[in-house]
Amino acid sequence: MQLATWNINSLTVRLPQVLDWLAANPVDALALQEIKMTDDKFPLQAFADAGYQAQWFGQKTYNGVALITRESATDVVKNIPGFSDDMARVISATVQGVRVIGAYFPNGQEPGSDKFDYKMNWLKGLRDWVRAELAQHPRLVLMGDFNITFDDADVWDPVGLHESIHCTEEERYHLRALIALGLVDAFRLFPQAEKSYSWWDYREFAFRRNRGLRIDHILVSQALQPLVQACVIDKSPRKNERPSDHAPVLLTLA
DNA sequence: ATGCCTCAGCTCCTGAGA
Repeated sequence: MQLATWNINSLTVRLPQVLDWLAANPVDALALQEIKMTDDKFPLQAFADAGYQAQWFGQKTYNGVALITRESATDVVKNIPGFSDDMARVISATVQGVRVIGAYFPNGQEPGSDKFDYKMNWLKGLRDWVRAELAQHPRLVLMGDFNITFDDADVWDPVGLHESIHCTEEERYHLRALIALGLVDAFRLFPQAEKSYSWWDYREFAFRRNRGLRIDHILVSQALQPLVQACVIDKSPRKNERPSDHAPVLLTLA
């Protein structure tokens, strides 16, 4: 079984790239973030023609998430039950016996801002809910655009970006608290190239210079960990003419 | 400090992203 996550920064712009990627990587489930469209605009037929089903949770202009699956997704839940939110950030469902949560974590803008406070509250709300989800569904994957680096190895310039957004101790505390629920960072289960990132700024030729951050993650529960066979960041979509600023992350389960 | 780039929309500028 293969699962993947990809922040595509507008599904309207990137739909052909997503379909190309699925043709080359026929995963069982693909979590998309920042589809940036209302629900009525979702291109269900295009995915159906490619042999996929879909669940989606959109909104106008910003955010929006989807789960693209080969087999049917059941028990679909949108956003975080018990956490009131006017943004479409989370969609979860059971796919082939695995509880899959796809999430677009808040950006946070900068420490001390209202958006940062929202991010901290959202992270607490997510954690309380995931704790209960894990109790219900031991076979669980939490994946998406976390907008948080684990440590300096995930940062191209840890000195220059010390305590800046995505790199603060406060954000990393929340990320470790998710891990403490009984999840593991699948990417670090394997030897990886140094300076492996999943996001690069569109500006200043950041991708060409590999000035990036690893902020897109796949966390797997302890029950699934023995089944993890590989976890890679796929930089190949960056070859497209108008790529997303994020690369997909791909997980292979036995 | 700002622009550098990209996208959506109350579109020829602005807000947001990260």
